Amino acid sequence: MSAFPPSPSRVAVVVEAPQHSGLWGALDYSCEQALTPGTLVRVPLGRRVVTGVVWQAGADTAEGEVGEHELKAVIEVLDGLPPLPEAWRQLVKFASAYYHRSLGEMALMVLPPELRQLDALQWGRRLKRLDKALSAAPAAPQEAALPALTEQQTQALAELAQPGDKPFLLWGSTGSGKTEVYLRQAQRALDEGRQVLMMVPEINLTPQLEARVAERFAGRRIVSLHSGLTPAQRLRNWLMAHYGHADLILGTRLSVFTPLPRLGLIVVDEEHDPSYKQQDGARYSARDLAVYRARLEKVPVILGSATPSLESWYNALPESEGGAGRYVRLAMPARVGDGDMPRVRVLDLSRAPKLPRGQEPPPVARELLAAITQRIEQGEQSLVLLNRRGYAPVLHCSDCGWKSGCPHCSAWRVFHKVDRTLRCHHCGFTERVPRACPDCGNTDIHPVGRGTERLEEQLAEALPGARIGRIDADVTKHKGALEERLADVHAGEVDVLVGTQMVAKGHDFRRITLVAAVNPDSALFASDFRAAERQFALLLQAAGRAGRDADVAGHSEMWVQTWHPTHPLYQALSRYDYADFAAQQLKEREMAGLPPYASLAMLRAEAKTQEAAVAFLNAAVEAVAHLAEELGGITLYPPVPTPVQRVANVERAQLMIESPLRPALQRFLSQSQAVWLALAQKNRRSGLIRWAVDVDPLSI
DNA sequence: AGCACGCCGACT
DNA sequence: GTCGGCGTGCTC
Repeated sequence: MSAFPPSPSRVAVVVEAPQHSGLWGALDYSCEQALTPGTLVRVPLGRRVVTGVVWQAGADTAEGEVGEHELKAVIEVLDGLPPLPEAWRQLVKFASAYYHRSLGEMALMVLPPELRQLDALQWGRRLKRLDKALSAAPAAPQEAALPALTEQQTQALAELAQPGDKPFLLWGSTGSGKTEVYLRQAQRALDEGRQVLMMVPEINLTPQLEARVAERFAGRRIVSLHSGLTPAQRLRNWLMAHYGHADLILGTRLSVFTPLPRLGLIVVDEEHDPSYKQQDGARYSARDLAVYRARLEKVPVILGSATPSLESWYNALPESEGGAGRYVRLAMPARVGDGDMPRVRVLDLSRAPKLPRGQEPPPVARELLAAITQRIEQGEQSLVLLNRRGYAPVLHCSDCGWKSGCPHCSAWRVFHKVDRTLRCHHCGFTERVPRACPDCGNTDIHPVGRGTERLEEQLAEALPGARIGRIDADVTKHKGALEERLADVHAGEVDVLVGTQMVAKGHDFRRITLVAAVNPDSALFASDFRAAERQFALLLQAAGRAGRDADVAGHSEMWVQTWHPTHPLYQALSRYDYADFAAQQLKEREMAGLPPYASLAMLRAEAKTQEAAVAFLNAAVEAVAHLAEELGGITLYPPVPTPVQRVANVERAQLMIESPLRPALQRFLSQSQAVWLALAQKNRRSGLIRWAVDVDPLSI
């Protein structure tokens, strides 16, 4: 519509230029042919040739200060790939602006890595080889037997069918049948010839959903997208989605950026899960971007959880109840089948008999041990949760006070008895455990505290004859080990399963009738304001692991071993009252001026010394203080060391930026970015290594 | 980030 | 005399 049609000789291309480069937007190149926006091209950048995305045909010369004669030419075009759609570019643009990363980094980061590396020749060959897979027979849907719906599911589906543009929060307790609602809604979209994007936090932990989707939609083309795929598989599946051939895309957070020409529905399962937030580079929230994308492409989005994030909960609370009223809440409180969640037993540790001085308390209290014994006698299984892997978090010399610190990090190295090592869980530094104290030679060095390895050992001692199993990240490092261990549990070859939180997520155990959290108190007084929220979600999810079969569900129990039995978190948990817990938390957040009542960003810095990191942050505050003043309502907190101050010999510090209004915070960050960039370049000599803004940080 | 250029120490 | 250390600077 422009009076001056864009010149075909000039084209704006985004390339992978990182944050520190100062290249924010697209770069101008000359090109003989007119290129459609979204086309992939190879362009020269400095002395390299890189892949870029055509952003605009005919650039606006106003921004590009480079004169026409200086333009370099586009080298080649990756033909045969349909241009990335307008909606994709808008999503990338929004993410780039909101999370304050360069357009090029954002755009190229979310493409399959293979695609970024190929030149036109390799690309042509690759396409030819993929041709067969990509032109496979069209979907041939088969009729699947549908389970009967509960009244609540019917009700939820009726509301989902209502016209409207608000996101849905499907709040359903474990076993209430959230998945069935997703599947029915997906069916509707598929019947209309649309594609469905279903997101899960971690694909390895949700093979059950994958199996269920495959079973229900037999004959439909289903692809998965996650980092566990080989580069070739990832490229193929992404192309299937982009070409519109795949009907159902099941993926982790990175799949939110998949171009989908026929998108008809987005589902975000376990929307509260922290895995949806990318924790390095461009720190985006795939859940929040899913909501944005749904609005952009005018398709419904369902966020599902038994324990929603407080942000989503607040958004789904009607204004009459003090919420934002932005989402539609669909509640499905009951459990399918027998309908009972396990009875919660809060075990008061302060009432346990006093121990002689210096004696370590037993891993599980007498009553709990008795309960587990009883389960074993009945041929039932128990799950004991402890969120700390290894044998003991630290070794200690009683003579000279030496502790097993990491030489590279401000953290203790964890004692792993299995392979007799001391391992740093932050940087990976591993050594054989010393026979004697490295400082004084004393041979009496002993473990302090308890991890899953030691819990396994102590339970074996306390329960002679019982078969104890363990599942944590150490056990499942080897491929297939997780499946093997799970199979053992399902086959009834384990009486008591010890595990970290990874066991609480996504696996159904038919014969487990007792779940126990043996050290849940640590989260109650953590400095991170989200600790309680995460712990409640974890405990509730863990409770959901206990016997879901009708014949055992009636006497299932969830034990919580605590020194603070009257803590409101446990009180709410005993009643499975998420709404009450959320109300408590929201009240605290409102008084403290924390999300969802305020927007946060974190400015993080890494440097050779803590002084350098803090000095940069102090300078950063000073340099933008006037901006904060002008915009108003922006609070900059003093820089502080991060909870683990040094990792792999890099010192880290951060400062919190808070504003009651999101747009004000966004404006402030946008304007500050250039100032901080210049400052960082000036500070390079002083030992600053990296810096970054984290918008909507999960942990503080 | 890459990948240059650029100016000072131990080696064929 | 060169190979190469990483400080500094640029990429349409």
